Amino acid sequence: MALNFFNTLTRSVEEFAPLDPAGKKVGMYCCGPTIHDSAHIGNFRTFVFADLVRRYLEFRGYTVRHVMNITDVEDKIIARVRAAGVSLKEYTGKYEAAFFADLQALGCQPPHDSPHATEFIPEIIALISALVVKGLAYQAPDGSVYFSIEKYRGCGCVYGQLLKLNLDELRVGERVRSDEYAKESVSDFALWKARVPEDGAVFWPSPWGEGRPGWHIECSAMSMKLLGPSFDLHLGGEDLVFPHHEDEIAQSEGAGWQAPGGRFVKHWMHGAHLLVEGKKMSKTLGNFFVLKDLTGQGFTGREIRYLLLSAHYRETFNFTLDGLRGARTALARIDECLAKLRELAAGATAAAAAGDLPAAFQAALDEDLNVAGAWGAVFEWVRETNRRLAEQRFTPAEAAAALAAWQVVDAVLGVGAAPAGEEAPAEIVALFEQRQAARKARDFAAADAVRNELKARGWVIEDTPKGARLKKV
RNA sequence: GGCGGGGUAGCCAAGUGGUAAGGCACGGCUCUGCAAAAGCUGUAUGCGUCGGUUCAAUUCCGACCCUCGCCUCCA
Repeated sequence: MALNFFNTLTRSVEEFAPLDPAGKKVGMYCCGPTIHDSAHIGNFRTFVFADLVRRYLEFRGYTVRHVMNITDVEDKIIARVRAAGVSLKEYTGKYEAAFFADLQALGCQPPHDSPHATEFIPEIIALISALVVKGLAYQAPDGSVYFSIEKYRGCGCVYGQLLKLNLDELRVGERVRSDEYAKESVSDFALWKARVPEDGAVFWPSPWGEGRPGWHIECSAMSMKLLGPSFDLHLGGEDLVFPHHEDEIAQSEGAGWQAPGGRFVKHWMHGAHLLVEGKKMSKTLGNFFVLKDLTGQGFTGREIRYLLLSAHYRETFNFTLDGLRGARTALARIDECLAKLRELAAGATAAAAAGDLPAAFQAALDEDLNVAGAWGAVFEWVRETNRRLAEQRFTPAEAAAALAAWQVVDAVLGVGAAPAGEEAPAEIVALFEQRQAARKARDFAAADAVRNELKARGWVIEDTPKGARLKKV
């Protein structure tokens, strides 16, 4: 069965086929974070989405090279660096480290390459030079270099591939006027920004004088350098469709480095944004979450990952604390099932994956990553497994094979197993044993009293067929 | 104004021209000294509204209502 993805370029679901003649290697670029502050939960929806794409391609047997840029020079960063009075590197380094820690907490595989804009200045200059030579870019009186959309279109190229655009009717907002005023046309965008006093020590030499790269150019320069001038997949949040990705196409195809007839990117995918508690995230509404706001409330990275992966990537998703609590219960259901399987399989040799879970799982994800359908397959498998477990219809070897099936799908889902529970302190264990003794003596009043005492201290007793156990609330 | 999403049970969320996956919550049952935990199980004559096509529509077509996003900071 074929793997199908929605392609923003064609606005339709189409079969995914890599450019690699052998059909094996896939180049994938995802627009990464601007590290001027902690990334928020909305940013992470996109990165978890990219992680799903990467893992699923690997599940489907492709060898993926996953590149995610780190934007470490940009207006906001420069402003903060100035305010903080530290070096650019010092400032961005802190947020970059935090970003990767968050990514790991969310169970995302680290990208194979995480190129920094500031480390690709020569490549960026080379690309701008190529555009200047071709007459598609010009230096304005303010010293900055801009991309001319008019010239680009004059060459028969299409500006407006990812969305329908009527350039003449674009609303010109006030923000535009306050910013780049030296351009020949309002739609032109900066490739190289001339140094201004506010930039402080943040500038590089270039054929056009000291300055720094524009926003869009880094992605073109880095992606083409690392993945070649034509590559398979380019991902990002839906807001990047225009202008960021449109401009990337213009720059990258304008330079003409692709083979004749070749495109910059074959397949564009965009993740929808999320709402938090039904509203657009905003600091004043108090629904603006960075990861540690959530982990600070006791939610784990895997619970957040599960929730972010519960809805289709092209649908606006409503992220709620209530949903997070639901995620916890749902994951516990999976954990419980897996724990029983492990117990039963102990000692059994690792077997090949058994059952139809992987096939049902693949059928769902093949259709433009129908992740909700994939979870449906998982939970149906959980119910069936529980039923068989209850009826003792599992041999240890079969249990091991069922676990192997889970591992196959979890390589994509990435929720793994629950982290080990907290060890109970001695005094709690003492109370626990006291309760067990009372219970054994059939002094239930005393047993219940101790149980309540434990509960007050944050520990609950769960009586299972295998005996009682302690669990932290 | 232009362009593009979306409206499915209390909540979240799949899906299909032939009668509605899954998760959470809730109810019932099993287990238990009782709870809890866990397991099993039940719950939408209905898929925004009104028309149309069809043997059959939630699924196709048309109109309308509501809602969200983007239109050069933005995942």
